This record gives sequence, structure tokens and C-alpha cells, in this order.
Amino acid sequence: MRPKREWFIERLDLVKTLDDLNAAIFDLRDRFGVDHLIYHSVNSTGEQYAALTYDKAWVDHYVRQDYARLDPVVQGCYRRFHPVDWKQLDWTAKPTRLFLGEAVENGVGNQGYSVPIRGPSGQFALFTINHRANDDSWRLYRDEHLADLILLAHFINQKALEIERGSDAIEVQKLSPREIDALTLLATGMNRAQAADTLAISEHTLRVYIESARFKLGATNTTHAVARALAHGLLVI
Amino acid sequence: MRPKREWFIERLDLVKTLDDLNAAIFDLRDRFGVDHLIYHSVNSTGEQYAALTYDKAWVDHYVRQDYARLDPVVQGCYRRFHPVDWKQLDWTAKPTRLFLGEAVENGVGNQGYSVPIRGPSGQFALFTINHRANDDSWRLYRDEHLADLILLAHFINQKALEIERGSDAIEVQKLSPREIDALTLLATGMNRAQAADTLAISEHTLRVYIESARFKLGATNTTHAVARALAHGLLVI
DNA sequence: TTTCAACTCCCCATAAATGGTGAGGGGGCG
DNA sequence: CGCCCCCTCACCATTTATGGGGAGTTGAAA
Repeated sequence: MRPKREWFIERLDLVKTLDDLNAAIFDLRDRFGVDHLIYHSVNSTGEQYAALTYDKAWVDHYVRQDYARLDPVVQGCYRRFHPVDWKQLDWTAKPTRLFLGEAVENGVGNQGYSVPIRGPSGQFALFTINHRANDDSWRLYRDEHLADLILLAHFINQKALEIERGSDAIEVQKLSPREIDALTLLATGMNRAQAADTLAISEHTLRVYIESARFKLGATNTTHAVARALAHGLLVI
Repeated sequence: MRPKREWFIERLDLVKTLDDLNAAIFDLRDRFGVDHLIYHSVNSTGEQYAALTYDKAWVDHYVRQDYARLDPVVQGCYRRFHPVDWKQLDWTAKPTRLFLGEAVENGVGNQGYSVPIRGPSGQFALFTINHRANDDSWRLYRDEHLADLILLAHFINQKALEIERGSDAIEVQKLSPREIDALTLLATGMNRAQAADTLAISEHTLRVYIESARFKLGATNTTHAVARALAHGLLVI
């Protein structure tokens, strides 16, 4: 049986502030022997946080140009379940190739591996390692560190969220089962008549549930109520 | 440096079918030395899959009674980001206590640890270990196996998804940037007038984007389009 | 016993969404 | 060069959603 706790979990335990986390990212990059380590997250209110080792001028330029809109790492991971090697991403479009050229000029390596992480209220975080290496040595490195990278992604994210708030349980007004039924059927594309039929109630009754849910969610209209319920993990569709 | 690959990753590599995965779940339960191991998932179309070691009669009863609606493990993990020990869940409500009594009578242990896993299209999976133990020895066990359990959750989920389909990249009709802008603003609660103002376009133009997005997503109305876009990870709100 | 929440149902008037149709300019790709 | 997609704007008629109001029954908890 191997040691109880990974060395990087011990290292992250020392982290108490976001500044600590930024410093830890540099330590972890050095200990993992890669050129860059990046943790970037979007929380449920759209606020972003990044702890990374790229050059600050490149990061500012990336944000100013809104490169996330076309960066295959962000776009590709956003639609994938599992960790992905950058070779599996689509770099063929012309704006993407131009972007990649700029990135490489600014110190970004040709190899990368990214782990998407999702939370209960639509949060999305991305953990990436990046390195300049040939394909064979990169593949060896990746195979050898796969488990550690997945764990590292998980624990960095957990530590970032702990610092950001004390707990991760979502505080949301509780919807009644019928309110959830009503929003779920609307989210699956039924109109109100169909939803009322399905629940064997009148449209008037359905409307009461919709409006009550809308009020509890603090939504301005039905579309917003459905969106908030989905974002809070209250509906499965 | 420890071995390249975890023994359980090697074991899961042997899995080719869902039946293999079911068999592997029993092996893994024995090798991890717990009473039960459970993997349960809901995909983006609402279909469920479970590989678990509970008694079949109990599982059938659980499904028939729709216990997921009140099971604190399911309800609590659904709203949480991180893995959670069952002691941290809320078991105080009377129906919950009655449910727990039935569960214990049917072989479910008093200690549990669950790892929620989320996908890009609203998928939700839950990996759980369950055991009869006192608090102290359970805490020791959990601390010692924390990293392995997180990795096991990840790889079981990955294997289940691989078997279910060949790839995890989401095939969804690409929305144009303006279409995404339109749906995003509606998802944040703006009405059409406000959204048009924000984008500095007319409501007629906004409507063209909404209806085009609706068509691409195969949605029946605007609420459905927003729901599908969210479920497919196309919007950040 | 009282209170509260959940579930159930109804009406009128106004505003918004949808069905269905029309149109033009610009840029990129085959 | 032609085609296709993106971005932009408009109209009429019908259907649906919302604003705002009314009401009753049942079961659980304080």
C-alpha cells in the first residue's frame, strides 16, 4: 500500500489564501517538471479566477482579445466529459492557427493536457499542464502522471472553492415536487397544455406552480426560471 | 516515484461491456474491503445506468418507491461540488429516517462516502462506497483511500461512458456567436427588449437569432432552446 | 387546535412569443 | 465566381405568457 497522502495534497493543505494558491501553482509546476500549470475557473455568477504560470503580458493580451472564444482548449474541454490531450483538439481553423502561433511566441508549449471540472451550479473549471516536448516523451510523461494530474485538478479546485467560500452546499430556495415537475416538463420542450396533460392537472394549476417556482428562484420570467433551476442542478433533463 | 498505473485502472482496462463492468464492481468491492460499491448515472437524455452490489430486491424496492426523491445521498450530492461523507448529509426528516431504517434492514451499511461526477450535457453520476463500521475506523479508512476513491470514481465513469458510446465529444449543431449571446441574455433573465438593447440590435434581429438557435437545437420553443443550450454546456450564466 | 405549505382550480386584460413571410450586405470557402 | 453562413431589419396575424385578482381541501407540524 502506498503512502496515505500524496505530496501535492500535503502542499495544498498549506494553502490558506488565493495568493498562497498562486505561489503553490509555481511550486507544483516545478515539482511536476512542466513548463506551465494553469487553473482557471468560472463560478455560478460568472466570476472568473485564474492561478497560472504563463507570462502576465500574454495573459492580459489573451483576455483583451477574448481568445477564450476561439481557444480550442477552452472550447473543446467545455464540451467534453473527460481529460483531453491537446493533440485531440481541433486546431485547423485559420483564426485558431493564428492564435496558436501567437501563443507559442509567448512561451506556451506545444504539448498540453487539460482536465475539465464541473460543479452543481454550472461552475466550470479547467486545469491544464503545458510543456515543450516531442510527442513520444510527452506521451510517456502523460501516461506516468495521469492519475496524479486528475487528483491534482480535483484538489486545486477544492482548495480554490474552500478559499472562496466556506462550504460548497448550494443555498437555494427549495422547490416543491410539483414545481420541479412543472419546470422539468417545460425544459424538455413541452408547452403548457402538454405539460398540464402529462401531470393530469389543469393549465391554471400548472401556471400556479410555474409562477411559484419563478418567485422562489428570483426569476423574471419562465425561461429565466428554467435556466436558474438547471444552473442550480434542480432539474434533470 | 510510484508505479505507473493503479491496479484498479488495470482492472478497469479489462472491462469491455456493461456486464464486465458489473462484474468488476464486485471485484473492486472485495479488493477495497467494503460492504458495497455503487456507480449510478443519469445521462443527458435521462436514461439511467447502475452498477452496484446491493441486493437486487432492495434495488427494485428503492426504484419502485422512487426513494431517490428523498435519499439524502442523492439529494445532497446533487447540490454539492465535492465528495461527501454520509455523516455530512441531512438525515433528520422523518421520511428520511424511515427510509434509512429500511435501507439498513436491507443490508446497507451505516457509513458511506459518495463522489458526484458531472458531464458537459448535464449528466450526473454518483460513485459510492458503503460499509458497516464504527466512526473511528471509518475515518481512518476514508483518509487512507481518499485519492484512490476519487480516481476510481473517475475511471469507472469514464469506462461506463466509453462503453455507452465511442467518444465523449458532444455532437451538437454549432450556434453562431450572436445566437449564443441571444440565448445567454435570455437565460440571465432579460426580456427581449432588454437583450436587444444590450446587444445594440433591434428586437426583430434578436428574434432571428433566437429562432435560428431554436431550429439548430431542435427545440420547440425559446424556453426549451435555452434549456438545451444550458444542458449542452453552450451557455455560461 | 391552529397555522402553514402543497396541491388543486378559475377569471379578465394586456403584453409578449410564435407562425409565417419578406429583404440586404459582407466575408469565407470550395 | 458562386454558394453559404452570419449579421442585420421589417411586417401581419394568431397564440401563448404574464399581470393581477379570486378560491378550496388536505396533511403535517408547532
